[in-house]
Amino acid sequence: MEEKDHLREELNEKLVEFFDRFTSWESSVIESGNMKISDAHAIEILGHHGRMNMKELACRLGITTGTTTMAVDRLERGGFARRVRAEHDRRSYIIELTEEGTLAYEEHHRHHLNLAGEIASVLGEDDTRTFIEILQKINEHI
Amino acid sequence: MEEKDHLREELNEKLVEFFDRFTSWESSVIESGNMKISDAHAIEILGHHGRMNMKELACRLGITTGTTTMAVDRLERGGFARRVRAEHDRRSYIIELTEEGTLAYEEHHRHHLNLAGEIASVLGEDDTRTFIEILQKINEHI
DNA sequence: ATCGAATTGTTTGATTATCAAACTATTTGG
DNA sequence: CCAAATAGTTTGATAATCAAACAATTCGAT
Repeated sequence: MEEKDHLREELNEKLVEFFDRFTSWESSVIESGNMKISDAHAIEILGHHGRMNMKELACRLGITTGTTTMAVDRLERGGFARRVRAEHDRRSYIIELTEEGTLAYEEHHRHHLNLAGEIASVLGEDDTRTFIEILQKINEHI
Repeated sequence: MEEKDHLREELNEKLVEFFDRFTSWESSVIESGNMKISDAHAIEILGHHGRMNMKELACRLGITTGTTTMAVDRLERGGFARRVRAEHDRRSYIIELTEEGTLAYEEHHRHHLNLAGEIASVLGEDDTRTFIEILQKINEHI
């Protein structure tokens, strides 16, 4: 049982360090573009999951709808996104990326793929596949 | 080469999802205590790496020293940390956790170990070891 | 069909986090 | 010994956030 505790400690240690490194990598990538972190996060979500209404965007961003209103105002002012009235519910808006917003998303996505590529080349093909399977299992259960 | 691209895409996909889940797990743990995220982050760093001066803390938090001054003021007011004059440099303060701060850190650390334990039990012992090795390799190279 | 309750998004008012730049006190190096 | 560098604080401005009140619309029970 002491053995299991040790494994747990070690896993936590590596996870926290990994998380820290990933976080600061993400910040530096975003700041190297001329984009604020919060805007970049919204663009990332819209690019990844596609158009959605304010409520869903707020939920995915983990902020209130009020704050999301401000964020989307900013994105519209910057030319990255637009509000479109929802067809079947006139209370609701669908937020979608403009062409410029899509370009910004693709630029960001390229950075992500570069990182993934670097990781894959460090691990080699077999370990990369194993890593993907492990992450998949964790994502399903956590 | 198309094969490699696909692997990269898949790895990125899983990494981003994992990162998202870990982030919202962390937020919910912190908010379940009555702690602000930024304070919790400082306490985590002080608990993990031990006492350090303002500059190092600022650097590890990824914020300016000015902002760190405010953060440490808050921690002192809340009874979680204290400033101690550095022995050999009277410009400098060493920031350390109080007993209450240490308890808060240990509480947070327990949550982390629980998550690590959950992950370990989902993966089983062999995959957990593999996962740790992989994370280790990535942390060394990224 | 209608009306009260629920839902969607916005506004408002307050608070907090943040930065850059100016500042103070101290140390360091030539 | 003094100029430059360094550690931390203060200041003034801005951005991000929340909770609560609000308006417009939809839903559901009767």
